[in-house]
Amino acid sequence: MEFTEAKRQFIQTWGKLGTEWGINRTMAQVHAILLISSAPLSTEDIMEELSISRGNANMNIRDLLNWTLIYKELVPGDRKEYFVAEKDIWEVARRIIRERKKREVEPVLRILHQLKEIDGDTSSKEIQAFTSMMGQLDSFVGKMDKSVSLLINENENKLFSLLFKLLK
Amino acid sequence: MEFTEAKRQFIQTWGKLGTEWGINRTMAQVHAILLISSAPLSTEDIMEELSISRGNANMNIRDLLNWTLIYKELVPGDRKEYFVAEKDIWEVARRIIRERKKREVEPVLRILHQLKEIDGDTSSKEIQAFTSMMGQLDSFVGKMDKSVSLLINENENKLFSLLFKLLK
DNA sequence: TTAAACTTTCAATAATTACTGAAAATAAAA
DNA sequence: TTTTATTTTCAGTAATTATTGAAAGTTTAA
Repeated sequence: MEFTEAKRQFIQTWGKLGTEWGINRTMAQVHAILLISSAPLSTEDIMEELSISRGNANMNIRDLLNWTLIYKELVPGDRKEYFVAEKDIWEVARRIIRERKKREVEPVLRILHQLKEIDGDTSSKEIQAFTSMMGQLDSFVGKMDKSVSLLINENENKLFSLLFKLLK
Repeated sequence: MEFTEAKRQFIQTWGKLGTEWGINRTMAQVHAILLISSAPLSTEDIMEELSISRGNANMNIRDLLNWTLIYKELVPGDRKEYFVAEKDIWEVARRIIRERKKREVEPVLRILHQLKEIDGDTSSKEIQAFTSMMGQLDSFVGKMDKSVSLLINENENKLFSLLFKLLK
């Protein structure tokens, strides 16, 4: 396969994966471009590569900065801002997981916790079923949350040597 | 908190979590209703609970059946179909992970694998950066994929007693 | 068989989400 | 200063995704 085609296919694949997991396609594509770029890129470089508007490029670059998946890089003697991606994939995964946990999972956990305690006739089948499910979910999500935290705070080698020894 | 309010809030929360992770809000809400229901529900029950159309209810129930997150249940002497959710949360998680892995992760893995081998000048910085990133991603996604497979094929107690012993 | 009960499909439409482009804001250089 | 380069914002619009509702299809019972 030729480089240009491979690049196109990677950008497309990364974008598709993004949308499937609730991440804006363009944001994922900008990330893809920066992941494989050997040099810092400017907003204009990105606009051109993806054929998108300045506004769109700017917004998605901003989001990627907030997720700390990319960094600003200033080139001496140049007024433009350039961007580079965090290239260590473990670090990338760690940051994505940390962010999504904080934004999406923790609020759910807080709510589940509240929903376990409801008023009403405890002999009612409906209320029993509800309370039992809230208990299960709270416990499950809590455990997952904790495990994922532990996992992402370990480094690659430690994690996998242990995990494989354990579960193989 | 009162039961009706708690129920409303759970359905809403589950739907929101769904959309954030790329799952149709209504599908997640139908799932929520069935998760907390003590009795099998018909399409009409679901339509009424969520104020949605028959077509919408039917489509989302069908999808949930395909994910095997819910089952058909036939009530003797009744022509309608009723539905119940898989209530074991570990089993639910296992099925969701298995399905998403199959549908979304494995295709990406196949593509990354191909993209590692591209033609062209191997001394080019661009091509080196690309190839190196494809290698990292392929290895990372592959490892994650394998770990998750191992994890979801273990049962709750085994997994957690081991995991906590290991990583604490 | 025919009719009634129920389920599925899908074209039209609505709702949501993302994008554009130009104007406003900001920052650096002259 | 003033000018020029660059970034940000956001109202209007486009694209995507989800929903409706009625017609067609299917199944069961009379």
